[in-house]
Amino acid sequence: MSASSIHMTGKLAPRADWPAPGDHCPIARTFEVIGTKSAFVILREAFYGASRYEEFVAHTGLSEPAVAARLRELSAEGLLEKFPYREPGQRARSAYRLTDKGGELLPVLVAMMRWGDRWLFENGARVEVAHSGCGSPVHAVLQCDTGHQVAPDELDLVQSQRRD
Amino acid sequence: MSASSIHMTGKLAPRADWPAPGDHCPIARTFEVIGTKSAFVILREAFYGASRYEEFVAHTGLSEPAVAARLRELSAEGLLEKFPYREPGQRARSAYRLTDKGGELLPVLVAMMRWGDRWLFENGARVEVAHSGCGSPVHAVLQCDTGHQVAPDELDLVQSQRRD
DNA sequence: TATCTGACTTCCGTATACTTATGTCAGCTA
DNA sequence: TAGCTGACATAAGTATACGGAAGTCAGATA
Repeated sequence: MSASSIHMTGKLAPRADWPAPGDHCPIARTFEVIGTKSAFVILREAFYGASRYEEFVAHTGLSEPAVAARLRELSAEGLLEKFPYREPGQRARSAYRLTDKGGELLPVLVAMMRWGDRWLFENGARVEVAHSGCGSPVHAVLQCDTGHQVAPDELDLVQSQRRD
Repeated sequence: MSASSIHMTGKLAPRADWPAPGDHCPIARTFEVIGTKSAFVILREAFYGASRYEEFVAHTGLSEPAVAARLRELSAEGLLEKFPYREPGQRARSAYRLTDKGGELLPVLVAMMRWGDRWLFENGARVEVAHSGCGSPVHAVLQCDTGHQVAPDELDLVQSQRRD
């Protein structure tokens, strides 16, 4: 019914004059980094606390080559970092944990989780994300630096000036 | 450095006992609906205000078959809806606009936009999203229903009871 | 009636994200 | 030193997401 749209400000050049979409759109660039299903479910498990190769394989349902390829790529991109661990009587092996760069994707995953719960399941949420402090459900909301809650129709797009 | 992880509560069964990941994970299900690059850029343009087929083709850089297929699929999924329009001296044609279901994906796209701006570009943000009320930058933050700002380490995962 | 145009569709060909099956390799244990 | 185990790598086949080129089709105009 209602169409949420991003309003353009007067500072903004007409949409047709924007630079080439592919290179300069941060959404498209983000998708190039994490735009596979395997990357999403591996990041999901990393947020759930998985760190070892076999955990990712067991919890994601992905094949071993897919997990290995994604762990390698996500580490190369700096979303995950390897660290050594050693179980008693075993040799040292390496595990993976989220970096700051990877950890800051949490709002993306929570927003997708809440949207999927709301719109793709019939009987309400399967997995609730709750605030550990008070137990209330958590969702991703839009907020500005001043602290205002931002409605979908209160968004302006401004193109920042660069020197390149 | 820091690993943001979702803590599990005592109510939660061990991760290994969870139902099959693919069917019940809302993130994976969401990805099945919008998990292509073309879907993301088409939704992006829909939020920017595009409504007509030729606008989507021109602004996304996608091929015509890709745009047509995605518009059809996103309409079938209920993220977009067709509506007629007519330019003077032309016959009636149909355009597309976001439904409520589609519009509620805005936090996902804003979160991806901000993450990409922060981590994938060298000289800061290319495209700023600002609050039309005060001009401050907007980002997606985690908040609980009680109104608390939720830090990454203050998240609990609870599996809701269902009867299916 | 013939032409034009916007909105698609159809038909290829290609790239890549997956799968399964199998091989490899380090290093701890027996 | 021989075997075992966890963490991968390699090979081959399948599915699908694209792009390019060309065709279709409704309906307004000439």
